[in-house]
Parts: sequence; C-alpha cells; structure tokens
Amino acid sequence: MINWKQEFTNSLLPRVIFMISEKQRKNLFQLYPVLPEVDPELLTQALSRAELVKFRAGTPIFEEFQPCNAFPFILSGNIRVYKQSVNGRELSLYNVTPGGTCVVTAGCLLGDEPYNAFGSIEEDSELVMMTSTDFENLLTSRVFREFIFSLFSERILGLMQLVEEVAFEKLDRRLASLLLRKGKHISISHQELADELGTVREMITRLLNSFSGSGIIALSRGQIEILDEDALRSILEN
Amino acid sequence: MINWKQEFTNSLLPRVIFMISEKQRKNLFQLYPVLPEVDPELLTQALSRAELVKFRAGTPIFEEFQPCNAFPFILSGNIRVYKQSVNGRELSLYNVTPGGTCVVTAGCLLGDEPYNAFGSIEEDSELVMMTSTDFENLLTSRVFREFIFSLFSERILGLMQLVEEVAFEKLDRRLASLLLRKGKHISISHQELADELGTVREMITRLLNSFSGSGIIALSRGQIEILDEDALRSILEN
DNA sequence: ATAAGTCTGTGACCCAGGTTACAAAGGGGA
DNA sequence: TCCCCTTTGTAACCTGGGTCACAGACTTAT
Repeated sequence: MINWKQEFTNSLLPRVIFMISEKQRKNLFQLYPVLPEVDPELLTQALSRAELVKFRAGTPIFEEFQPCNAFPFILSGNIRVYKQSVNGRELSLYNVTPGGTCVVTAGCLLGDEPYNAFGSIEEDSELVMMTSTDFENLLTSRVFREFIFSLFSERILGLMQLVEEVAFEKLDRRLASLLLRKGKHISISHQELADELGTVREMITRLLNSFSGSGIIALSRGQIEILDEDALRSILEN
Repeated sequence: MINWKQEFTNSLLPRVIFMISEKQRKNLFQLYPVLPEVDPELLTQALSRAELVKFRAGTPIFEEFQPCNAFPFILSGNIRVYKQSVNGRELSLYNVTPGGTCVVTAGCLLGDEPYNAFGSIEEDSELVMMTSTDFENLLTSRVFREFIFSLFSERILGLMQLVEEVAFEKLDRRLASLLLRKGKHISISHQELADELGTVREMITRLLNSFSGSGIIALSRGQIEILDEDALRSILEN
C-alpha cells in the first residue's frame, strides 16, 4: 500500500485521508493542466492509488534526512520548505502553492536521496499524494516531464538568487523586499518573518520599528500595514 | 549560423574555434554516454552544427543578465559559475566539469530567461558548443532528458546546501570544509579562496594563519599543504 | 639587476547582527 | 474577570567578519 503513511507516523497527524471525489479531480486537472494530457492509462493508474489528504496549518510533513517516498500535488493551501540551523534559526527556501510542485521531493525521488530540508504546511491544505513509483511512471510521459522540467529550472534560478541575497544583502533590504512581496496588509508575527529570512525575532522587531519610526509602515499585534510603498522600495536601492 | 558568437563579442576572446575531430567526438561520447543513445538523426544534426572551442583559463564566458543562446559540453577543463556583489565580492555557486553540464544555461534556455550568474573558465578548457535549438531538439529524446533531469536535481540539492552554509555556518568551518574538498596539496591564492566563499582576502589570510599557527596546515606563496587532516575535520564538528 | 606586478601579513577600526535577559502588552479561554 | 500564553519592545553587550591602510616578500618581464 501507500508507503508515505510511514513517513508521517511520527508527526502529530492533524490530517485526514479521503478518497478523491469527482469534483476534486476536476480541481486537480484545472490546477495541473498537464495531467489530463498524459497517457490516460498511466494517469488513471496513478490516481487510483493516490489519496487526498487534508493537513492543518503547522503540520510538519517532511524532515531533513528522512527518506522521501510520496509526491504531493497541491489543491489548496501552501507548503513551506525551509532549512534549520543548529541554534534553531530557520530560513525559507521556497513555498509550494497550488499548481506548483515540491522540487526537493522530486529531486530526492529522482536521485533516490533523503530529504535535505524541512517541509511544513503553512495554511490548511489539501494535497493529492501520489506514490513515488506512480510519479516516476508519469515521468515517462513527455508533457509531464516537460512540466517538471520547467519547475526545476525556475527553482534553480530562484535558489541561485536566494544564495546571492543571503550572502550579499543586508537585512533591512531583505526585509523590505519581503514586505513588498507580501502586499499592503500583512498578517504575520515578527517571529515568522525572522524564520523566513534566517534571522532572529529581535532583529525583525528592531527593523520594523525603525521603518515604523520613519512612517513607512504601521504596526499592530500580528499586523503590518504598508503606508509608504515608495519609501520601502527606495530602501532596496539603498 | 551559430549565434553564441555574438555572446562573446565583448570578451577578450582568448579562444580558438575548431572543427570536431573524430577523436574528440569519441572523447565526447565517452564523457557523455547519453549522447550515442539519442536518436542518431538528431545527434548528427546537432553535432554538425556544433563547434569545438578552446578557452584559456580566466576567460569570462557569460555574464549576469546576458541572453543565453548556446549550450556547452565540457571535454576538458572546468567552468566556474558564480555570483558577484556590488562591492566586488564573489561567491561560487558550482563548477562544471567534464561529463557535467551548466544547469544555469539549461535553465535559462528552457525558461527563455537571461543568465542570472557569471561563468568563467577556471582551467584551460575544450568545450563543444551546441546551438540552443539543437539542445532543445535533443531534449525530445528520452534518455537525454533523463540525463539533464538528474543533473538538475543534483544541482538543486547542492544549491539548497549552499544556502544553508552561507546562512548558518561560520567562516572557519566553511573554509575548513573547502580545504578538505580540495585535497592535501592545494595550489591556490587567498583571493581565490575568498572568491569561492563569498568573503574577502584578509579574512582568508587570517584564518589560514590561525590554522597554520596550530600546525594544521603549512603555507607558502600560492600553496597550502594540509598537515593534520583530522584537526581540520574536527573544526567542522566545532 | 631593476622595476613592476602579484601575493601575503597585519593591526586598528567599525558595524551589522546575534545573544541575553528582561518587561510589558494584547487576547483568548475558563 | 482572572490567568496564561503569545507577541512585542528594548537595552546592554558581544563577536564575526568586513574595511582601510599599510608593508614586505616573491615573481616575472625588461
């Protein structure tokens, strides 16, 4: 049977498994238009063995060094893939959203290596979990392979960018650019921002207060409101 | 004709173009055993339009933001792919060696995006430069696609590792691990080590001197000799 | 041999950002 | 309302590592 069940045995299991309904199947095909294009035989095989799983926000779904044996498609919600340091700091590598895929998982499956990062559910999510063998079978289909390819190359470019930022950019600029990406009304705690950038809470508090002191943002518990987007952008130019 | 010529017009051009000899063709097939497995028609097409180019060490071969329109196979030598900061610091992302490929190039070709890093020849190199259209044609072949796939996933894992190191590891550990990877007798300048790690020359000099002070390494101009590999390894455990 | 370029050594200094150790809000549940 | 938990504020302090400004030592070309 599906072996990713083992994979989650030590997690707190705030998840429920369902059969894939007709409606969800349609949803899946809308989000992943490649799927209906692959060999129908392969697809029905794969989907018959796949399961719909609902996860609650905060659930860890994989850990570094863990073997990797299922491949997720995201119907709704959001997976955060991140690294952890020995002193407990975290740093986001990327997020997987509906229509996207988790490239670490794909990479690990293809290379038959354990995960080298952590993954956890950021917002309540519905995932279609496919067995690793079915995933590899799908890869024999040309369109599917091309789909995975494009996500891979996108991710490689993104990771290269991230390396550059972490190595060369100061924290205020990185924070400013993160805020800009998140829109004008942001619901997030300082700790979560720190975990995204690989720093500590105090630094974020300090920087946010300095931004707020210059009237660039307004702060309240769990909320950030961007007042002066241009000023924020000008920090990027420095 | 081959449009990568334009690509190099602003470089200093320490390169010479040759036809691909029978011997080099054999060499290429040995290093890239996938090639003889692809559809022979595609292959001969692609190779007939490809050219052998010899580059001298130090030659820049692509730059950030430059469009990307040729795909290299490495017969000998070594390409360094790196990022540059505004203040001139550098940081190596990865090296391409014979049998490997330049994933940025592949990624940029596939995503039709400009380069987001720099590439330069580290040791005198012989490359077989394939046109971008021929490269994309080759990708219609299953074995070739799988080959590129495995290199992609390898590189993704490598980049994730690099992000972690840059974000969380101290410089002495990163330097120690770099030295260990380079073998017991290393010919390199302090500046080159700095460029690999994304730091400055002075830091490397200091750290190397502290290592040498504890008898772990012996230093001379352009040379580092590892005397006590175990001690170096124990720095990694810290 | 001389000059010019490249590499290495070094010390003083500075600063971003991480650490520690609190205090004080704010908010939700009992 | 009270209690507890989460989030935020903040000040003092420390340190890794980048900057500046040199001075020698080695190498190579002329």
